[in-house]
Amino acid sequence: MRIATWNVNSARARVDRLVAWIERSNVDVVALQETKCKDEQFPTDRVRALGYEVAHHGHSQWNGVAILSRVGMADVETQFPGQPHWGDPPAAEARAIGATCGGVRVWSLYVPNGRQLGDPHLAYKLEWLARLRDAGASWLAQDPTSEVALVGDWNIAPRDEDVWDMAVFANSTHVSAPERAAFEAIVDAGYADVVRPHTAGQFTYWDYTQLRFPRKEGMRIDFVLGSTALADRVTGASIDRQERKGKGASDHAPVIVDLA
DNA sequence: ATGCCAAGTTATACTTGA
Repeated sequence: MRIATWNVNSARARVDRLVAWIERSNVDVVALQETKCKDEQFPTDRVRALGYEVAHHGHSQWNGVAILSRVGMADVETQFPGQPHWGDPPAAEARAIGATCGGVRVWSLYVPNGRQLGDPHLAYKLEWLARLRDAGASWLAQDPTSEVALVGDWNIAPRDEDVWDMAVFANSTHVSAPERAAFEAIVDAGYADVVRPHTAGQFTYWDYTQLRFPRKEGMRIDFVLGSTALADRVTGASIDRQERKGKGASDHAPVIVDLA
């Protein structure tokens, strides 16, 4: 089975590239982030025509997450237990969707950006990650053998090597100690990064500005974290930087994991 | 060996993004 995660940066603007990418990638489950649309605006028919079931969760032009599956789609949830609220009035944003696909509990996650050090959005981000850790720990406490995949855009570069130049990120979010600690807490709760061992030195995101992609100045911020039972099934992983090329690309590349 | 920022709104400036 092949699972992928991709911050598509608008499902509507990218629909032709999304369809073409699915057609050539032989993926069974696709987790999308930043679909930037409401449920009724998602190109559900285009995806169904490819043989995939669709679960989408979007409230507005912001955020938006989805799971596409050709190996079943059961028990869809549109927030994780304890997911923090944001906004006025405070509400759970469309940043998480879970579904069981081919026996794997898949969560498509779009972690809050954090904006800048000291910004309330960073406190929200850290709280969001802490509650995700608690939820993830509780799932494994209930069943340590369950196959759970926490995938998506984590908006964290956990290691210095995950950005092209740490000096550029001095006093920035994404690399701060609290964010990295929040990420490691989820790893410590029983979720391993199953992609890094197969993709050393590679990035998953390149800013649209300043020729970041051709200059190979990117970040690794998109991850597939797998429970032990899931990690034990992983036979390989890749980052599809080809998809970052050309006109109309998302600023993120798809991340792919193969399971035995 | 890729191409000089992009997407959305009720717009023609602004927010968000990382």
